[in-house]
This record gives sequence, structure tokens and C-alpha cells, in this order.
Amino acid sequence: MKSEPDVFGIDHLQKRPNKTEPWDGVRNYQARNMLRDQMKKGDKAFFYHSNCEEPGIVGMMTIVKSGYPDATMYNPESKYFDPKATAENPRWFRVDVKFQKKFKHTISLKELKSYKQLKGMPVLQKGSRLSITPVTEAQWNFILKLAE
DNA sequence: GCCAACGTTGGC
DNA sequence: GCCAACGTTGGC
Repeated sequence: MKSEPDVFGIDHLQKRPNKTEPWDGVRNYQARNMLRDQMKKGDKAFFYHSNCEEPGIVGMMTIVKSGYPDATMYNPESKYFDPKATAENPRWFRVDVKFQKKFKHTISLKELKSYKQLKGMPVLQKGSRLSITPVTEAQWNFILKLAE
């Protein structure tokens, strides 16, 4: 799951009450579908810092609440406001994530790209803009070892 | 700051 | 339904 560290980075998450925060503001249908249909309580996710000096994976977190409507879509004051969203037909979803661990060092995009074991991982593909992408169990375990 | 990639919008 | 125009993302 990607976020810009200047906007909301892993340090922000760690400082939140209960180290938990709704992952809201996702306004892309593919990512929405994953939030809504696939991400379940207890699932794990990597925290990825994007659009920054050293893009890469900086830690891990746990999904503590599975997909539910992202209320920011109803708030005209929010930059995530969506006038077409209704209570009957909520367009956008979010999950709650909880900080689990910050890695001692960033596993940079550059490093991640260098491993043939991670070839094909969606987040590493050129032009990948999706803010939420799946990780296989093998990829997950491989990356965790890099973090040691 | 540049620009490639790609999603969305809207005219037709 | 096509596709040009436009906006956004994000690495570099």
C-alpha cells in the first residue's frame, strides 16, 4: 500500500492513537475493488513510500478492519468528496490499518527490482500507479527476509 | 521539474 | 463505443 511520506508516512501511522488509521482517499476502481472485496481483517500489508527521495518498502502493517464505505466521499469539504456517491451506492471504500513494524532501513524500489524472485510483482512494473497491489506469499516472505 | 504511463471524461 | 483531451501518479 503506497503513501507519500510527506502526506502520510509510516511515522504518522505509528503516532496515531492505537497506531491505527483508516486508509481512505483511494479513488481508483481497481484499488477500490481490492479494498472492498479482498482485504480482510488480519491480512498483512507492506507500507510503501512513494514520490519521495527513496521510494520503497518501509515497514509492515495489519488490516484491522475490512472494507467499508469511505465516508470522505460524502463530505463536500474533503478533497476526496464525490458528488456521485450515495449511501445506497457507496462508490469508495477504505480499510483500517494498524502499524506493526518499521524496518531498520528502507527496502528501496531499486533494490526490490534487482531480485529475480520478485520479478512480476505489480508494484515494481514500469508505470505502475496503482496505490494498492497484491503481494504473493512467496514475495512476502522473501521481502521480510530482506528486512532483517 | 520533466515526462511516461495510464485512468477518466465527454463530444461525437 | 471510439478516441482525443486532460488530469494524476510517481520515478527519475
